[in-house]
Amino acid sequence: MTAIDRPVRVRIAPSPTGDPHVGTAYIGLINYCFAKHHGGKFVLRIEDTDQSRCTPQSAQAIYDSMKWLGLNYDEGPDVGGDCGPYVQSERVKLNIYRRYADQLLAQGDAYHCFCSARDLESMKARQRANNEPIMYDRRHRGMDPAEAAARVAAGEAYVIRMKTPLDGDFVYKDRLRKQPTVKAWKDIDDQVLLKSDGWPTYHLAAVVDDHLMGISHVIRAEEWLNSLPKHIWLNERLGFTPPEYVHVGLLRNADKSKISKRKNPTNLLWYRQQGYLPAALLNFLATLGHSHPDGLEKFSLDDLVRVFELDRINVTGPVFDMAKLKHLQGQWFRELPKADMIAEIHRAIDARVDTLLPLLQERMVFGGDFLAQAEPFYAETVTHHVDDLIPKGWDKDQSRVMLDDLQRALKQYIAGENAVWDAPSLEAFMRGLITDRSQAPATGATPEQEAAAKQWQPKTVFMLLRAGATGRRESPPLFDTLAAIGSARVLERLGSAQQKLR
RNA sequence: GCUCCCGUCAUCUAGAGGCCUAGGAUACCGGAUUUUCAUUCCGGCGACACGGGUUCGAAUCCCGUCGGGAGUACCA
Repeated sequence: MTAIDRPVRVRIAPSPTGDPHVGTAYIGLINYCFAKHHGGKFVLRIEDTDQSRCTPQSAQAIYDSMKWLGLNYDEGPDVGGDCGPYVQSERVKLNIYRRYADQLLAQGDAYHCFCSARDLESMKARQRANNEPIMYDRRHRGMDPAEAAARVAAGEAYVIRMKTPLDGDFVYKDRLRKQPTVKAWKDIDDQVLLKSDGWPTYHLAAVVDDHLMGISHVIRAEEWLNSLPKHIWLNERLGFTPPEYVHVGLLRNADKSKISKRKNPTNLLWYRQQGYLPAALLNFLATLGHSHPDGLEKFSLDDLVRVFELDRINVTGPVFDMAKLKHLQGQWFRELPKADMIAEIHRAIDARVDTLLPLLQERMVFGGDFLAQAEPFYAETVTHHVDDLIPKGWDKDQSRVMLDDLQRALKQYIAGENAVWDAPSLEAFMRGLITDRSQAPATGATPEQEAAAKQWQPKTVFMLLRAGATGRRESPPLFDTLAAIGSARVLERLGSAQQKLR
């Protein structure tokens, strides 16, 4: 069932949609280590068979981030190799997949399906209503091939589906799992192999390419486990020796759901831009799935390669814990050779200069002023001085009440439909708020209400906002400043300013 | 709904029937060092999901329950 004596060749096959993903790095790391440990090859293949979602820029970002991490692939789109092209859209043009679809058709292992999107939609709706499994009902499976050919010839739109067995069980032992995976064939969908645009789906393309590229082991995320029967079956019907398939756990959010950008930074470019060191990120990712046999927590990529064992990989999806990443990052950073550390510092400053210099330059006298003046814009926290937070003639309580009110108002603003956190919008909002708050009720206002309304003077409110958001009395124009600091941080700082007045 | 996978401290994990009174790391809490902070060092808190088996003996094997996750696309 598995190919044991083949040279080790593994791959990662990301889809170039959106930003390069930390999950790709995770799976890439495991594949890289496995390949290198066994003296094999690590291949990068781009799976861009979804013409509507894939972009060349995204593919480029994948190459860049893999290289940044040092997960250097031996073969790939931009480095070449004997099994190219390594981009599936280019292989589509070579008619590679069509050929195999035709073979399956000729063998009676695939068939034409003429269902429209609407047909499938109503079918699903019915199944849902009846609490039935949601899958293609195989309505065209029994169609006479001659009739199908005629409809195709007449120009009717079609897809090609796989004709999987209807009875018996599929059994496969994943080396990382205790029990073999058993699935009844009747529960397995007649998956589309060739779409109506003539392009292959993942299932066909991946199986064909893994074979053509001599892939010995497919180490991939758990989300693929459900389609494993289809992939093994395709290999067999196509006459291939299947690679060994191994499924590893999915990276998780703190709530255990599959990692997502709403709940975690998933963009590799972000880590790079934040100053995370490849060694630290890789080290962290490694501890998530593969423990070091000597109990080490900090180790390099080369060390990992040396001790890597596929059977040590964990199948339970690990929670992505930023705190631990940060700890490792600190360890690696502090050990940097001086020159490298300086380079990192320069990089961090340069990144600020571009965005902040326009704001600060008017107030600068020396180059060094930049450092001090830029500080409130990126500091984790600022220290407030009580005096700065109490306008002349006010008392602590009055200040605190207003800070509270300002936070509330801003929170509400952010939650608004079309809220934009930029200088003009903020200014408009704040001026509106002041106008509004400075009106005491027209009739029957209590003296307290009148006094409170009187406090809403632009000059005073703006100063309080400035001091609250920056911890200082001087800053670039207030609304530019607030915009540059960002909503979350502004709110957080106003909160701590308020605390200071207790 | 249906199918499949998984289940050791809050989190990442060690653990392959007796070395387990369950070890390490992060986080958290304390202490020492440091003018402060950070680093470093020391200490503390803290888990085998539950119930049945199998066995002289179970975190480790089996079954059930519960819990979590994934898949269910002409996306990958």
